[in-house]
Amino acid sequence: MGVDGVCNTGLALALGSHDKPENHLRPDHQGKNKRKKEFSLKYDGHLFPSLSLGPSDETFTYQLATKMAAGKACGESADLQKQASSLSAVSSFSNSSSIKREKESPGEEGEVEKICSRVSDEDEEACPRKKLRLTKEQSAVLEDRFKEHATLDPKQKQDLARQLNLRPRQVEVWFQNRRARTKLKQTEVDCELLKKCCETLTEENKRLKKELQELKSLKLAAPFYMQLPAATLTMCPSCERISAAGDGSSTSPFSLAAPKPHLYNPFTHPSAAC
DNA sequence: ACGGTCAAAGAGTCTC
DNA sequence: GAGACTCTTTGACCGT
Repeated sequence: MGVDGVCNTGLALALGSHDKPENHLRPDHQGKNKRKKEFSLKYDGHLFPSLSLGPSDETFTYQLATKMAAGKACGESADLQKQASSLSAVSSFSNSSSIKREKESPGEEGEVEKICSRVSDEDEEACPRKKLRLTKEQSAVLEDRFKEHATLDPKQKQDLARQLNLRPRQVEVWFQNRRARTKLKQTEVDCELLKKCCETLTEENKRLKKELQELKSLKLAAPFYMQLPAATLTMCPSCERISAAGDGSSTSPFSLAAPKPHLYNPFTHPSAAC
């Protein structure tokens, strides 16, 4: 019966056992230091050797990626791609994250525009909430890193940001969102497994009820056994034979049972128990 | 037009 | 209190 497989899985879920790389996600309540240590152990600092594209200054070399993404929409991605290796193309994009959104004052697009121009004099595409699409290459590198570890320490964040021409904040956000997606996916998987487990248990319950019914009718139909105390008879739900403990020689479906209850656990005792 | 996806913002929480 | 995290929401973009 499929009970065991599913329910073993259920047990694994309950224990939170994960083998997949993305499940280097930290368990709740795990210490921050511990986390960082675990991560730094794996990181060798040389995964992305020679892409020094800019000053390590976190104050922000605005990313070509944004420009490229924006340019893509405007049909100018090719040129921007070429600029990707040149810092001269990197314009400032300071503190977009520190700019409060203007949702409190609906209908004030003018205000937003003001902020946009304040933020990026050189680049009107760099509006705070302008949608950015990461390039395939950027996503691939980020994915690779995420497979190694689901969290980044500040240095790794910096390095990765520099390598990808993104702001560290963007790298950070990408990892946050990626963790959320992973968690969501895992929740869906867990949900499916629980559903299956529930279905299996429902089936098992039905089957046991049916067996009980059959036992009752058997009791009525067989006067000989009626003379025995009810507790001495038991039926194995798997082979559907009435059996007695310690009477292994009997080939008859019916035999005397030990006075103790026949405990049957579908989870710990597979159907092959008989 | 609408729904899905995803980068990003903001609030709240946790750990040190 | 700082910093990193999760959770929730927002808004741009894209495919249908």
